[in-house]
Amino acid sequence: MNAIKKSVGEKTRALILEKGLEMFREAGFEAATIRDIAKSAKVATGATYYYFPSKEAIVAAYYDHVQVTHEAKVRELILGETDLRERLGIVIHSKLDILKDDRKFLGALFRYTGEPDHPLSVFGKGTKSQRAHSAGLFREAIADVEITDELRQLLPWALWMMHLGAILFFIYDESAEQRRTRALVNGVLDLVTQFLKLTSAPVIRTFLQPFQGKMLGILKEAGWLLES
Amino acid sequence: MNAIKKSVGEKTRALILEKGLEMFREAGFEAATIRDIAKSAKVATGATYYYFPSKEAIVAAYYDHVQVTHEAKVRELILGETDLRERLGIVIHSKLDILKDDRKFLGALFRYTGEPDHPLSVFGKGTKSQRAHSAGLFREAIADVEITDELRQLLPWALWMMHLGAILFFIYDESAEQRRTRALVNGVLDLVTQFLKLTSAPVIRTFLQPFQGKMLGILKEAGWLLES
DNA sequence: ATCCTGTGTTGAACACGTTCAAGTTATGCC
DNA sequence: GGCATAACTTGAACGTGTTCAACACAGGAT
Repeated sequence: MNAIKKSVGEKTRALILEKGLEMFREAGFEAATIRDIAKSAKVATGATYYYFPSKEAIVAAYYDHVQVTHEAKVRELILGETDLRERLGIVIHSKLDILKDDRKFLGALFRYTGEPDHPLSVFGKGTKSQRAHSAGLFREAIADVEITDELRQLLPWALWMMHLGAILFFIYDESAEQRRTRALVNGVLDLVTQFLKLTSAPVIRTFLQPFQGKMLGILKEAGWLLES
Repeated sequence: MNAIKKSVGEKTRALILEKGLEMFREAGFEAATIRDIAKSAKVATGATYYYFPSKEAIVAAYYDHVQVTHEAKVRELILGETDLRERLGIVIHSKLDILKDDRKFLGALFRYTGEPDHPLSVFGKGTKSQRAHSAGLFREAIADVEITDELRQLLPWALWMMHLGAILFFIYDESAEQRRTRALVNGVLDLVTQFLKLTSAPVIRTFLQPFQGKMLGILKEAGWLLES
């Protein structure tokens, strides 16, 4: 058998990641210290920095894993589902399902939102490929729907933004099981799909034309829409 | 003359604020240390914490001042302007005018976006009154336009969100004089005002009705729309 | 067997934001 | 003026994330 052998380093990394998340879940991101995590993983304090460039990077690594899990889940659930509204619901709700027990430390991902040059900035260059990847799921979800070229370029980005907003709202949501977030998502998705149906009407299309063009131009200029 | 006398403390506070911003502007938020700022203001290191609960709070105090300035500017410019598109443009662009030289440290305001309980969280309870105040400017800007009650409640919040997005985009915008942000804002405002004109048509109104109601319900539940 | 190189690992040291007990100064009251 | 209290100021100390020179060790080349 071709069993995959983890190198020593990979095992240590995985251990630090695991123990780190464990402590973040228990105590929250701030309260769990690097020293605690290292101790819990039975390595020296500095070892963490051989594998992760910062404390937040541990959460980022977690989120990378979330993305992989999410993609697999979406591919599984979306198979054979042809209704647009359902497909979009699957993408967003399955993401929230994955994140649901980790709202406590998820906020750390937003820490560098306002710092364009930080490697972990949500909108920065360092996370561009992950954004593209995530938007790709939405691109696939709308693949079969008939819309203008402009919308086909804009929508994945817009939906990704919405999904980001949903995650934020999710973090703040104190309602039981975060039902409010689910309802909000459903409401917005209803609107979006109904709106998309309307765009088949020429009146609406000409109404939106100049706006779409302008938005596309600006976002492309700004390097937002070059996703593969 | 009834000259306003600043107490000793108020002068120190003002000095720390002034020197702090000076250093943030020069070096950026991270690079400027509390020790540097204190030294520059000729006080002890700890003095800062008598006036500001944290380093970020200095930026927050700056932003409070920005809000005051902004409100004054808007009241001045909006007088006699009856066109909705123009009024909205005034509100957002004058804000960007005020912020334009401070993009370097403005990002600090977004540091706690993902932490609901932090006093400086953008969406948290600690900043609720400021959100309400800021949204109030938009409420006034749309005061004379004829729209449904639901829209009148939703719009100030939606516009405030847009304006927040504009500030974020502004921070990331590397184009000369941040022209991209200005163009984006103009494009979105064009769309919004044209859309609002459309809502006078009954077709559109019935289309949006259920969505508006749902949104209002969720946002009110979540404590977002209780603004004075 | 010995050396060499790359991969891991260590823990002390650093700089930073923040706290706080101890002081000092201003202010209102008699 | 003298006193009491509140307002303000100090700087050492704490805990934190992070860095780094030094060390350990595997395993391939000679």
